[in-house]
Amino acid sequence: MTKQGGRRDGAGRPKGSNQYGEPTRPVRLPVSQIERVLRFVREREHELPLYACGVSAGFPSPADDYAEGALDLNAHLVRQPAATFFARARGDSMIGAGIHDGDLLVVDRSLTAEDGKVVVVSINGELTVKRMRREKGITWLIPENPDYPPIRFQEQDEAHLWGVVTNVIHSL
Amino acid sequence: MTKQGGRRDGAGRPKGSNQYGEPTRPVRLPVSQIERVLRFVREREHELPLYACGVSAGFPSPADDYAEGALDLNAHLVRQPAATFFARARGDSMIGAGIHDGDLLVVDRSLTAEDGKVVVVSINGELTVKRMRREKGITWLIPENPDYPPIRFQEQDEAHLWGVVTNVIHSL
DNA sequence: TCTTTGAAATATGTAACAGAATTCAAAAAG
DNA sequence: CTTTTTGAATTCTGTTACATATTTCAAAGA
Repeated sequence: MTKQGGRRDGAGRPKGSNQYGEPTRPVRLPVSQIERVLRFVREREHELPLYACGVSAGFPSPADDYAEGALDLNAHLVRQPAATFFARARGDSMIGAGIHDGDLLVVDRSLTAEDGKVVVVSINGELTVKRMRREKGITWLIPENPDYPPIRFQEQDEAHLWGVVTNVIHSL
Repeated sequence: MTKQGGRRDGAGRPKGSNQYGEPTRPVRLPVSQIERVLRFVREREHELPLYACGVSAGFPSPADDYAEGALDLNAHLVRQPAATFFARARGDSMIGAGIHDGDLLVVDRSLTAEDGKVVVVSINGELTVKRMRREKGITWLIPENPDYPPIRFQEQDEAHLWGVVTNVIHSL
């Protein structure tokens, strides 16, 4: 048995051939979270397949490539984590905008409340959801249900604009 | 200066007094993800405040305790990550169930399709959303829009039950 | 009684290490 | 000449080890 190989260029496992394709570093984490974090990082558990209904041809299966790729709900629905909160809708005053009693609203405080946007406002210490309309310098809060009257919005007294609704989550 | 302290019970930093309140262990992670993971673990970035609309008294602010606590969208909407996928709804055949054109559907394949559930089925290689009705041993797929006809569902030929819709996500 | 001080004990970020994995070219086999 | 085997070289990877920081308590000092 004589020498095989020897010092030479290109020998050995290539740099950057790890599972992430980039350098790694040890980080100390709480034991109970390690498994969850590894799934989060390695398998991108939060990214689930997204298919199209009503246009898809063929027979989609998890083995196929996703018709519209993968989706992370948090990343998709929450663009500004620091400025986002959720609100539970009550009543049917916004039924025309597809907001039902008990629906979960995603609200972004960093968006500007333009004309036509659905907004969350607090009036007399109570949170409420309405569509905002600006007309001749006057701002109206309009329910999307003919049973309810529009409200004139003035930043004074106890009225305060709270954020713009970006998504409605309805449970079946 | 003489000796102070000395060997004695109760001295020193207490066990379990770390920021997580439980043991930690080093884990090797890709450098680019470390910051994101630390936020994920330490600050629970995905858990955003949840308020109540229409019933809340007082003036909620991030400083207050959340009216209904904190919510993680993924944990809330995706109970079975391995069995869940998303589908993009097309058309208005389910408008009566609050499903509009372009809405995102959360679909769970691990749930059993009972009578009255909204389901995703593939018929002739196309994904479609309908409400399932079982009647005298016959299974119907019923659109919630009078403009569309019910469909009789038979597991044979090209029909295949794909999952149960648990949530509808509507963008404004 | 209140404040200061230092030893004791654990927390924490990272270097270091041992074993696994991977690659390449020389050697061996066909 | 072509294909297969082999072993050195090199990096990856999970974990241990360690130096430093942090926290606590009781004794000493004011």
